[in-house]
Amino acid sequence: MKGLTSILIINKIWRKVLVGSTIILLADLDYFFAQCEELRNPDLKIKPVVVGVYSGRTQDSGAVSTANYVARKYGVNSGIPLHLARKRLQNVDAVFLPVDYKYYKHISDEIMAQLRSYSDLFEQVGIDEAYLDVSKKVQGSFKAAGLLVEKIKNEVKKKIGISFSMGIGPNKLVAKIAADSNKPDGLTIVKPSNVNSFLESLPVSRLPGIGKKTSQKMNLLGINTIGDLAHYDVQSLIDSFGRNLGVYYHNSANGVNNEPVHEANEAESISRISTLKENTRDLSALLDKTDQLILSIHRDLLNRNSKFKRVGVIAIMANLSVRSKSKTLLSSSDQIDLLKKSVQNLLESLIGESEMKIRRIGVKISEFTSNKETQKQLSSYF
DNA sequence: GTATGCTTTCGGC
DNA sequence: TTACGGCCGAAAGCATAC
Repeated sequence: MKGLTSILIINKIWRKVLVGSTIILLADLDYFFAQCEELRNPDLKIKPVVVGVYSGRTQDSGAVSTANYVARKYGVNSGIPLHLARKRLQNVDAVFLPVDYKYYKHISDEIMAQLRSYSDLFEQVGIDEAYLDVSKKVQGSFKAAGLLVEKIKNEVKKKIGISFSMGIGPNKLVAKIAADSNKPDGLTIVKPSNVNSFLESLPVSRLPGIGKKTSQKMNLLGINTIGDLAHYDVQSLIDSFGRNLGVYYHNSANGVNNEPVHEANEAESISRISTLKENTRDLSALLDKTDQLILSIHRDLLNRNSKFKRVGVIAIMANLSVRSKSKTLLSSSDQIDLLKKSVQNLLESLIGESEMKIRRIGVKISEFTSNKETQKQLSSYF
Protein backbone atom coordinates (compact mmCIF):
# COMPACT_ATOMS: atom_id res chain seq x y z
CA MET A 1 0.00 0.00 0.00
CA LYS A 2 2.81 2.34 0.95
CA GLY A 3 4.59 1.47 -2.29
CA LEU A 4 1.48 2.23 -4.30
CA THR A 5 1.06 5.59 -2.58
CA SER A 6 4.67 6.48 -3.34
CA ILE A 7 4.19 5.54 -6.97
CA LEU A 8 1.09 7.74 -7.14
CA ILE A 9 2.95 10.67 -5.59
CA ILE A 10 5.93 10.22 -7.93
CA ASN A 11 3.45 10.03 -10.79
CA LYS A 12 1.94 13.32 -9.72
CA ILE A 13 5.32 15.01 -9.45
CA TRP A 14 6.32 13.70 -12.86
CA ARG A 15 3.13 15.03 -14.33
CA LYS A 16 3.87 18.44 -12.84
CA VAL A 17 7.36 18.42 -14.30
CA LEU A 18 6.17 17.24 -17.70
CA VAL A 19 3.06 19.33 -18.25
CA GLY A 20 3.20 22.00 -15.55
CA SER A 21 0.12 22.97 -13.57
CA THR A 22 -3.51 22.07 -14.05
CA ILE A 23 -5.38 24.64 -16.12
CA ILE A 24 -9.17 24.78 -16.16
CA LEU A 25 -11.37 27.03 -18.28
CA LEU A 26 -14.99 27.91 -17.62
CA ALA A 27 -16.95 29.19 -20.60
CA ASP A 28 -20.21 30.98 -19.88
CA LEU A 29 -22.32 31.98 -22.90
CA ASP A 30 -23.41 35.61 -22.46
CA TYR A 31 -27.14 36.38 -21.73
CA PHE A 32 -27.65 33.27 -23.80
CA PHE A 33 -31.35 33.08 -24.75
CA ALA A 34 -31.49 36.81 -25.55
CA GLN A 35 -28.22 36.66 -27.48
CA CYS A 36 -29.64 33.83 -29.62
CA GLU A 37 -32.61 36.05 -30.45
CA GLU A 38 -30.19 38.84 -31.44
CA LEU A 39 -28.35 36.33 -33.62
CA ARG A 40 -31.37 35.59 -35.79
CA ASN A 41 -32.53 39.21 -35.76
CA PRO A 42 -29.57 41.61 -35.45
CA ASP A 43 -31.93 44.63 -35.39
CA LEU A 44 -32.68 43.64 -31.79
CA LYS A 45 -29.15 44.38 -30.63
CA ILE A 46 -29.76 48.06 -29.91
CA LYS A 47 -33.06 47.41 -28.10
CA PRO A 48 -33.94 45.94 -24.72
CA VAL A 49 -34.65 42.24 -25.36
CA VAL A 50 -36.58 40.21 -22.80
CA VAL A 51 -37.00 36.45 -23.23
CA GLY A 52 -39.72 35.15 -20.96
CA VAL A 53 -41.67 32.06 -19.96
CA TYR A 54 -45.33 32.87 -20.61
CA SER A 55 -47.62 30.82 -18.37
CA GLY A 56 -50.67 31.51 -20.54
CA ARG A 57 -52.95 32.37 -17.64
CA THR A 58 -53.26 36.07 -18.51
CA GLN A 59 -51.58 38.43 -20.97
CA ASP A 60 -47.97 38.73 -19.78
CA SER A 61 -48.25 36.40 -16.80
CA GLY A 62 -44.93 34.66 -16.40
CA ALA A 63 -41.33 35.39 -15.54
CA VAL A 64 -38.22 36.72 -17.25
CA SER A 65 -35.81 33.99 -18.26
CA THR A 66 -33.01 36.15 -19.69
CA ALA A 67 -32.69 39.79 -20.72
CA ASN A 68 -29.94 41.40 -22.77
CA TYR A 69 -27.70 44.05 -21.19
CA VAL A 70 -29.70 46.92 -22.71
CA ALA A 71 -32.76 45.68 -20.78
CA ARG A 72 -30.73 45.08 -17.60
CA LYS A 73 -29.93 48.80 -17.49
CA TYR A 74 -33.64 49.29 -16.73
CA GLY A 75 -33.59 46.80 -13.87
CA VAL A 76 -34.94 43.92 -15.91
CA ASN A 77 -33.17 40.80 -14.61
CA SER A 78 -33.78 37.06 -14.66
CA GLY A 79 -36.68 35.89 -12.56
CA ILE A 80 -38.74 39.05 -12.24
CA PRO A 81 -42.44 38.93 -13.27
CA LEU A 82 -43.05 39.83 -16.92
CA HIS A 83 -45.59 42.44 -15.81
CA LEU A 84 -42.90 44.19 -13.82
CA ALA A 85 -40.50 44.03 -16.77
CA ARG A 86 -43.21 45.64 -18.96
CA LYS A 87 -43.62 48.41 -16.43
CA ARG A 88 -39.90 49.10 -16.23
CA LEU A 89 -39.68 49.26 -20.03
CA GLN A 90 -42.99 51.02 -20.68
CA ASN A 91 -41.53 54.11 -22.38
CA VAL A 92 -38.86 52.21 -24.32
CA ASP A 93 -38.86 50.38 -27.64
CA ALA A 94 -38.41 46.99 -25.99
CA VAL A 95 -38.92 43.52 -27.48
CA PHE A 96 -40.56 40.69 -25.51
CA LEU A 97 -40.20 37.13 -26.83
CA PRO A 98 -41.22 33.67 -25.58
CA VAL A 99 -38.43 31.12 -25.03
CA ASP A 100 -37.62 28.99 -28.08
CA TYR A 101 -35.63 26.27 -26.36
CA LYS A 102 -35.13 24.15 -29.49
CA TYR A 103 -33.42 26.99 -31.31
CA TYR A 104 -31.18 27.83 -28.35
CA LYS A 105 -30.29 24.15 -27.93
CA HIS A 106 -29.25 23.93 -31.58
CA ILE A 107 -26.94 26.93 -31.22
CA SER A 108 -25.60 25.59 -27.93
CA ASP A 109 -24.83 22.17 -29.45
CA GLU A 110 -22.72 23.77 -32.18
CA ILE A 111 -20.74 25.85 -29.72
CA MET A 112 -20.24 22.99 -27.28
CA ALA A 113 -18.88 20.76 -30.05
CA GLN A 114 -16.43 23.50 -30.89
CA LEU A 115 -15.34 24.02 -27.30
CA ARG A 116 -14.99 20.29 -26.72
CA SER A 117 -12.57 20.02 -29.63
CA TYR A 118 -10.16 22.36 -27.85
CA SER A 119 -10.14 20.45 -24.55
CA ASP A 120 -8.40 17.44 -23.05
CA LEU A 121 -11.42 16.87 -20.81
CA PHE A 122 -14.84 18.43 -21.25
CA GLU A 123 -17.86 18.95 -19.01
CA GLN A 124 -21.01 20.75 -20.08
CA VAL A 125 -23.12 22.29 -17.32
CA GLY A 126 -26.63 23.24 -18.35
CA ILE A 127 -27.27 24.73 -21.80
CA ASP A 128 -24.83 27.65 -21.53
CA GLU A 129 -21.75 26.64 -19.51
CA ALA A 130 -18.82 24.27 -19.92
CA TYR A 131 -15.58 23.41 -18.16
CA LEU A 132 -12.50 22.59 -20.22
CA ASP A 133 -9.41 20.97 -18.77
CA VAL A 134 -6.64 22.15 -21.13
CA SER A 135 -3.61 21.27 -18.97
CA LYS A 136 -2.00 19.06 -21.62
CA LYS A 137 -3.11 21.13 -24.56
CA VAL A 138 -1.28 24.22 -23.30
CA GLN A 139 1.50 22.37 -21.48
CA GLY A 140 0.51 23.94 -18.18
CA SER A 141 1.19 27.47 -19.40
CA PHE A 142 -1.32 30.13 -18.36
CA LYS A 143 0.01 32.41 -21.06
CA ALA A 144 -0.65 29.79 -23.71
CA ALA A 145 -4.10 29.23 -22.20
CA GLY A 146 -4.90 32.92 -22.57
CA LEU A 147 -3.87 32.84 -26.22
CA LEU A 148 -5.91 29.69 -26.79
CA VAL A 149 -9.00 31.33 -25.31
CA GLU A 150 -8.60 34.41 -27.53
CA LYS A 151 -8.44 32.06 -30.49
CA ILE A 152 -11.52 30.10 -29.44
CA LYS A 153 -13.48 33.28 -28.76
CA ASN A 154 -12.70 34.67 -32.20
CA GLU A 155 -13.50 31.42 -33.93
CA VAL A 156 -16.86 30.96 -32.20
CA LYS A 157 -17.73 34.59 -32.89
CA LYS A 158 -16.86 34.18 -36.56
CA LYS A 159 -18.41 30.76 -37.17
CA ILE A 160 -21.48 30.98 -34.95
CA GLY A 161 -21.79 34.64 -33.95
CA ILE A 162 -22.10 34.17 -30.20
CA SER A 163 -19.93 35.73 -27.48
CA PHE A 164 -19.06 34.19 -24.15
CA SER A 165 -17.08 34.95 -21.03
CA MET A 166 -14.15 32.84 -19.92
CA GLY A 167 -12.40 32.27 -16.64
CA ILE A 168 -9.01 30.60 -16.46
CA GLY A 169 -7.79 29.14 -13.19
CA PRO A 170 -5.97 26.25 -11.52
CA ASN A 171 -9.29 24.53 -10.73
CA LYS A 172 -13.02 24.62 -11.51
CA LEU A 173 -13.90 26.83 -8.56
CA VAL A 174 -11.45 29.61 -9.42
CA ALA A 175 -12.24 29.38 -13.14
CA LYS A 176 -15.94 29.85 -12.38
CA ILE A 177 -15.46 32.88 -10.13
CA ALA A 178 -13.02 34.35 -12.65
CA ALA A 179 -15.54 34.01 -15.48
CA ASP A 180 -18.23 35.70 -13.37
CA SER A 181 -16.03 38.70 -12.72
CA ASN A 182 -15.96 40.08 -16.25
CA LYS A 183 -19.07 39.87 -18.42
CA PRO A 184 -20.05 39.96 -21.20
CA ASP A 185 -17.34 38.85 -23.63
CA GLY A 186 -14.76 38.88 -20.83
CA LEU A 187 -11.61 36.95 -20.11
CA THR A 188 -10.12 36.70 -16.63
CA ILE A 189 -6.94 34.77 -15.92
CA VAL A 190 -6.06 33.80 -12.35
CA LYS A 191 -2.67 32.14 -11.99
CA PRO A 192 -2.01 29.94 -8.95
CA SER A 193 0.17 32.64 -7.39
CA ASN A 194 -2.69 35.16 -7.68
CA VAL A 195 -5.53 33.01 -6.38
CA ASN A 196 -5.52 34.37 -2.84
CA SER A 197 -5.24 38.03 -3.74
CA PHE A 198 -7.95 37.54 -6.38
CA LEU A 199 -10.39 35.96 -3.92
CA GLU A 200 -9.76 37.78 -0.65
CA SER A 201 -11.62 41.03 -1.28
CA LEU A 202 -14.70 39.43 -2.90
CA PRO A 203 -17.90 39.02 -0.86
CA VAL A 204 -18.53 35.43 0.33
CA SER A 205 -21.65 35.30 -1.85
CA ARG A 206 -19.37 35.00 -4.89
CA LEU A 207 -18.46 31.44 -3.85
CA PRO A 208 -20.65 28.84 -5.59
CA GLY A 209 -23.07 27.40 -3.05
CA ILE A 210 -23.17 30.48 -0.84
CA GLY A 211 -26.46 32.25 -1.47
CA LYS A 212 -28.47 34.82 0.39
CA LYS A 213 -29.25 32.67 3.41
CA THR A 214 -25.73 31.37 4.04
CA SER A 215 -24.04 34.73 3.48
CA GLN A 216 -26.38 36.39 5.99
CA LYS A 217 -25.46 33.71 8.51
CA MET A 218 -21.76 34.28 7.82
CA ASN A 219 -22.12 38.06 8.13
CA LEU A 220 -23.47 37.52 11.66
CA LEU A 221 -20.26 35.62 12.44
CA GLY A 222 -18.26 38.61 11.20
CA ILE A 223 -17.40 36.92 7.90
CA ASN A 224 -17.98 39.28 4.98
CA THR A 225 -15.25 38.66 2.42
CA ILE A 226 -13.77 35.44 1.11
CA GLY A 227 -10.58 36.52 2.87
CA ASP A 228 -12.45 36.65 6.21
CA LEU A 229 -13.73 33.14 5.52
CA ALA A 230 -10.30 31.85 4.52
CA HIS A 231 -8.84 32.89 7.88
CA TYR A 232 -11.77 31.76 9.99
CA ASP A 233 -11.17 28.77 12.26
CA VAL A 234 -12.16 25.56 10.41
CA GLN A 235 -13.53 23.85 13.51
CA SER A 236 -15.79 26.84 14.16
CA LEU A 237 -17.08 26.62 10.58
CA ILE A 238 -17.78 22.92 11.07
CA ASP A 239 -19.63 23.71 14.30
CA SER A 240 -21.83 26.25 12.50
CA PHE A 241 -22.42 24.54 9.16
CA GLY A 242 -21.70 20.84 9.62
CA ARG A 243 -18.68 18.79 8.61
CA ASN A 244 -19.19 18.68 4.83
CA LEU A 245 -20.07 22.33 4.32
CA GLY A 246 -17.59 23.64 6.88
CA VAL A 247 -14.68 21.92 5.14
CA TYR A 248 -16.02 22.91 1.72
CA TYR A 249 -16.29 26.60 2.70
CA HIS A 250 -12.81 26.59 4.23
CA ASN A 251 -11.17 25.00 1.19
CA SER A 252 -13.11 27.12 -1.30
CA ALA A 253 -12.22 30.38 0.44
CA ASN A 254 -8.57 29.34 0.18
CA GLY A 255 -8.96 28.58 -3.50
CA VAL A 256 -8.60 24.84 -2.92
CA ASN A 257 -10.73 22.60 -5.13
CA ASN A 258 -9.92 19.22 -6.68
CA GLU A 259 -13.14 18.48 -8.55
CA PRO A 260 -12.15 16.78 -11.80
CA VAL A 261 -13.54 17.87 -15.15
CA HIS A 262 -15.58 14.95 -16.46
CA GLU A 263 -18.30 14.29 -19.02
CA ALA A 264 -21.78 15.01 -17.60
CA ASN A 265 -23.84 11.96 -16.79
CA GLU A 266 -27.48 11.49 -17.68
CA ALA A 267 -29.87 13.54 -15.56
CA GLU A 268 -30.72 12.08 -12.17
CA SER A 269 -34.31 13.21 -12.37
CA ILE A 270 -36.93 14.09 -14.98
CA SER A 271 -39.59 16.61 -14.06
CA ARG A 272 -42.31 18.73 -15.65
CA ILE A 273 -44.20 21.58 -14.06
CA SER A 274 -47.00 23.73 -15.41
CA THR A 275 -49.11 26.70 -14.36
CA LEU A 276 -52.86 26.00 -14.11
CA LYS A 277 -55.38 28.17 -15.96
CA GLU A 278 -56.85 29.04 -12.58
CA ASN A 279 -56.03 28.16 -8.99
CA THR A 280 -57.80 25.02 -7.82
CA ARG A 281 -57.77 22.18 -5.32
CA ASP A 282 -60.08 20.00 -7.40
CA LEU A 283 -58.48 16.57 -7.82
CA SER A 284 -59.79 15.81 -11.30
CA ALA A 285 -58.69 19.20 -12.64
CA LEU A 286 -55.21 18.58 -11.20
CA LEU A 287 -55.11 15.05 -12.59
CA ASP A 288 -55.96 16.33 -16.06
CA LYS A 289 -52.82 18.45 -15.89
CA THR A 290 -50.58 15.83 -14.30
CA ASP A 291 -51.64 13.30 -16.96
CA GLN A 292 -50.25 15.65 -19.61
CA LEU A 293 -47.03 16.11 -17.66
CA ILE A 294 -46.72 12.34 -17.11
CA LEU A 295 -47.08 11.67 -20.84
CA SER A 296 -44.12 13.95 -21.56
CA ILE A 297 -42.02 12.55 -18.70
CA HIS A 298 -42.75 8.98 -19.79
CA ARG A 299 -41.63 9.78 -23.36
CA ASP A 300 -38.28 10.95 -21.97
CA LEU A 301 -38.01 7.88 -19.78
CA LEU A 302 -38.53 5.47 -22.71
CA ASN A 303 -36.10 7.47 -24.83
CA ARG A 304 -33.33 6.91 -22.31
CA ASN A 305 -34.39 3.32 -21.73
CA SER A 306 -34.61 3.65 -17.96
CA LYS A 307 -36.85 2.71 -15.07
CA PHE A 308 -37.75 4.95 -12.14
CA LYS A 309 -38.03 4.03 -8.47
CA ARG A 310 -39.12 7.36 -7.01
CA VAL A 311 -42.15 9.51 -7.85
CA GLY A 312 -42.90 13.01 -6.62
CA VAL A 313 -45.42 15.80 -7.04
CA ILE A 314 -44.71 19.46 -6.40
CA ALA A 315 -47.30 22.16 -5.91
CA ILE A 316 -46.86 25.91 -5.93
CA MET A 317 -49.69 27.25 -3.82
CA ALA A 318 -51.79 30.38 -4.43
CA ASN A 319 -49.42 32.39 -2.22
CA LEU A 320 -46.37 31.07 -4.15
CA SER A 321 -45.22 28.86 -1.28
CA VAL A 322 -43.99 25.43 -2.35
CA ARG A 323 -45.11 22.01 -1.13
CA SER A 324 -43.92 18.65 -2.37
CA LYS A 325 -44.55 14.97 -1.76
CA SER A 326 -42.58 12.02 -2.98
CA LYS A 327 -42.41 8.28 -2.50
CA THR A 328 -39.93 5.52 -3.20
CA LEU A 329 -41.50 2.46 -4.85
CA LEU A 330 -40.81 -1.09 -3.73
CA SER A 331 -39.24 -1.81 -7.12
CA SER A 332 -38.31 0.04 -10.30
CA SER A 333 -40.82 0.44 -13.09
CA ASP A 334 -41.36 2.03 -16.48
CA GLN A 335 -45.14 1.62 -16.44
CA ILE A 336 -47.15 4.77 -17.10
CA ASP A 337 -50.20 3.45 -15.25
CA LEU A 338 -48.20 2.94 -12.08
CA LEU A 339 -46.83 6.45 -12.49
CA LYS A 340 -50.34 7.88 -12.81
CA LYS A 341 -51.60 5.94 -9.81
CA SER A 342 -48.64 7.03 -7.66
CA VAL A 343 -49.12 10.66 -8.65
CA GLN A 344 -52.81 10.47 -7.76
CA ASN A 345 -52.02 9.09 -4.29
CA LEU A 346 -49.40 11.74 -3.63
CA LEU A 347 -51.69 14.48 -4.89
CA GLU A 348 -54.59 13.34 -2.70
CA SER A 349 -52.40 13.38 0.37
CA LEU A 350 -50.90 16.79 -0.53
CA ILE A 351 -54.35 18.35 -1.02
CA GLY A 352 -55.44 16.91 2.32
CA GLU A 353 -52.65 18.73 4.16
CA SER A 354 -53.66 22.28 3.25
CA GLU A 355 -56.77 24.33 2.61
CA MET A 356 -55.04 26.52 0.07
CA LYS A 357 -55.66 26.43 -3.67
CA ILE A 358 -52.87 25.36 -6.01
CA ARG A 359 -51.41 27.65 -8.70
CA ARG A 360 -48.82 25.42 -10.41
CA ILE A 361 -48.44 21.63 -10.39
CA GLY A 362 -45.48 19.43 -11.25
CA VAL A 363 -44.43 15.76 -11.46
CA LYS A 364 -40.95 14.33 -10.98
CA ILE A 365 -39.39 10.87 -11.30
CA SER A 366 -35.90 9.86 -10.16
CA GLU A 367 -33.65 7.06 -8.93
CA PHE A 368 -33.24 5.51 -12.33
CA THR A 369 -31.90 2.13 -13.29
CA SER A 370 -30.99 1.33 -16.86
CA ASN A 371 -33.08 -1.24 -18.69
CA LYS A 372 -29.94 -2.42 -20.47
CA GLU A 373 -28.30 -3.39 -17.19
CA THR A 374 -31.40 -5.26 -16.09
CA GLN A 375 -31.52 -7.15 -19.38
CA LYS A 376 -27.84 -8.03 -19.14
CA GLN A 377 -28.25 -9.35 -15.65
CA LEU A 378 -31.30 -11.38 -16.65
CA SER A 379 -29.68 -12.93 -19.71
CA SER A 380 -26.54 -13.86 -17.80
CA TYR A 381 -28.71 -15.38 -15.11
CA PHE A 382 -30.53 -17.69 -17.52
C1' DG B 1 -23.46 8.53 18.60
C1' DT B 2 -22.79 7.81 13.99
C1' DA B 3 -24.05 6.14 9.60
C1' DT B 4 -27.55 5.49 6.35
C1' DG B 5 -31.70 6.16 3.90
C1' DC B 6 -35.89 8.63 2.90
C1' DT B 7 -38.38 12.97 2.14
C1' DT B 8 -38.78 18.01 1.71
C1' DT B 9 -36.88 22.43 0.78
C1' DC B 10 -33.43 25.50 -1.18
C1' DG B 11 -31.31 27.84 -4.67
C1' DG B 12 -28.77 28.47 -9.35
C1' DC B 13 -29.51 29.15 -14.08
C1' DT C 1 -51.62 48.24 -6.76
C1' DT C 2 -50.09 44.01 -7.99
C1' DA C 3 -47.91 41.56 -10.92
C1' DC C 4 -44.32 35.45 -10.56
C1' DG C 5 -41.38 29.78 -15.00
C1' DG C 6 -39.48 25.50 -15.58
C1' DC C 7 -36.14 22.97 -14.96
C1' DC C 8 -32.05 20.72 -12.33
C1' DG C 9 -28.85 19.06 -8.36
C1' DA C 10 -27.60 19.91 -3.61
C1' DA C 11 -28.64 20.64 1.06
C1' DA C 12 -31.49 20.21 4.99
C1' DG C 13 -34.40 17.78 7.96
C1' DC C 14 -35.97 13.77 9.82
C1' DA C 15 -36.37 8.72 11.08
C1' DT C 16 -34.29 4.44 11.69
C1' DA C 17 -30.58 1.03 12.18
C1' DC C 18 -26.50 -0.43 14.12
